[in-house]
Amino acid sequence: MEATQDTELLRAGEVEAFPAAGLARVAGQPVVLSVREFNLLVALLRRAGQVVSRQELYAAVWGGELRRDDRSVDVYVHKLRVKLGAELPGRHLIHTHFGFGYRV
Amino acid sequence: MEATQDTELLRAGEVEAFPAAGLARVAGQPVVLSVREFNLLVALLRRAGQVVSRQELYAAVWGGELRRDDRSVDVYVHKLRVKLGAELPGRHLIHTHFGFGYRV
DNA sequence: CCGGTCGTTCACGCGCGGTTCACCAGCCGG
DNA sequence: CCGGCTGGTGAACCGCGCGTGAACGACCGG
Repeated sequence: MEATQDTELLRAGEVEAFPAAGLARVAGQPVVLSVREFNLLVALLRRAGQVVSRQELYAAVWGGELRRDDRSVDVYVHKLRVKLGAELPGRHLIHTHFGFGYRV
Repeated sequence: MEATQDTELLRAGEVEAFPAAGLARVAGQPVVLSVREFNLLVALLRRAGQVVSRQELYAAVWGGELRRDDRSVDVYVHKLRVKLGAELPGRHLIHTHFGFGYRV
């Protein structure tokens, strides 16, 4: 059976993700992401256009409370920027809101 | 997906398969595959561009549930890569999505 | 019987991903 | 201008997912 109904598509500009399929594409090209990277991208895309705090991102991807000195979110935002940016050089795909969080 | 006619042609890039005829070709050249190998290729091609989990591949080719320590899918993906790659050296025909599955 | 193919499983180890640390750059208030 | 805080980035470390070769038995045609 071909699943056409539950294939939710998240999109922000040239970035899109299919949560059910575990697949992300940038400018139409499939991008290979790890589990953490993919879930983080989904969490950001689910709130496209809004600023999402590190606490919220951590809760959505890792689960639980973000420890005060935990840099996991920053590290994975960086990894995402590298992988997504490879397809669209020179474009800011994930924006930093100093003191608040990130936004796609 | 409903019933497929027996003239069905599956294609992804330079890889194509005729499920009814049990025939596969890479870059126009016929490739000799065993039954398991062929069915696995068909299962992958039926969802070309998507990430297919090991569980789904196992259910489609072997039938039933994939045991937690069963490496059958991995082994046959490797065999497929060897046979298909012989015609197109240096090309990645089957992509690994770490922690998710495979994609053609 | 015997040799070859196919499917399954095992064993080894490489490389990837996840976590954390360390250092630097940039922003901000005093 | 300066010092503290926030974020960027590279890298070390380690566990495990995965790639890979091979052994083994079942099956089959000769």
